[in-house]
Amino acid sequence: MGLTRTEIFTKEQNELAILLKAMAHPARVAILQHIIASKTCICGDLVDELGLAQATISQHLKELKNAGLIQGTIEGVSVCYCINPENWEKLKNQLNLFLGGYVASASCC
Amino acid sequence: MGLTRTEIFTKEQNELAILLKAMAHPARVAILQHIIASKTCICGDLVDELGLAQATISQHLKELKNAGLIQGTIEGVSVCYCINPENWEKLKNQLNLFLGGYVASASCC
DNA sequence: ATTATTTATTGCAATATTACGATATATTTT
DNA sequence: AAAATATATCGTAATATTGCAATAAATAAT
Repeated sequence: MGLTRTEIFTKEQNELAILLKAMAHPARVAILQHIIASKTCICGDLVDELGLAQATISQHLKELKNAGLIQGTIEGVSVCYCINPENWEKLKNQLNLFLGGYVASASCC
Repeated sequence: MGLTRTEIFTKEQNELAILLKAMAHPARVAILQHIIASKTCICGDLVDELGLAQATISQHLKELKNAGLIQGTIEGVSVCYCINPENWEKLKNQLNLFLGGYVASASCC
């Protein structure tokens, strides 16, 4: 086999898994942190910042964009990326619901 | 290549990515939700609940356990799983820091 | 128009993940 | 001790991910 059986899970479970997967790589965590830290669009300083090839970073950016976590606009010869505010908020809410659903009680195991 | 170059990222970035990856599958989201919803240990009703083979579920449980998100104790012939309270708290804090680091401002792109 | 600059895409090799049947292990019941 | 029950592990096939060199595409500067 080798392919996730998405059809047996709920839409919510699949969507959350997709968002988590988009962030589940140290390079993509680093990219997001860099975008957040710079507090504005970043235009092409990622290749110098991280130690990965340009093609690799472009690929990671594409995945983040596909997941809707970031957005980019062409700015002359370069492309500027920033967080997608709506989706970031949605993700925060979904994760808060998911993670906050657990309330530590008397340990059972 | 095909293997993540962890050495070029920080310990924090790698650890967060590992935790996110552990959750980044609909089956594992479903397993965690089921454990949380039942509010106590669950002992082997996952195979009936989800539509996956026993071997597959055992594998997913192992990954969640390796990541430290759940813990299990042998209870007679079956094994009971529950959330690992300390690590769950840690994950919540790390994610809040990460996700909360972004504050929506005047959109730039 | 040519050259430089920046990002995207393609192609490919190495590795990882997903799923499951078969089988092993471990405990309880008979 | 043998059978039943529950979980783990092994082996394997199918698919996905990661990384990069090479190349394409698109705009800016000369």
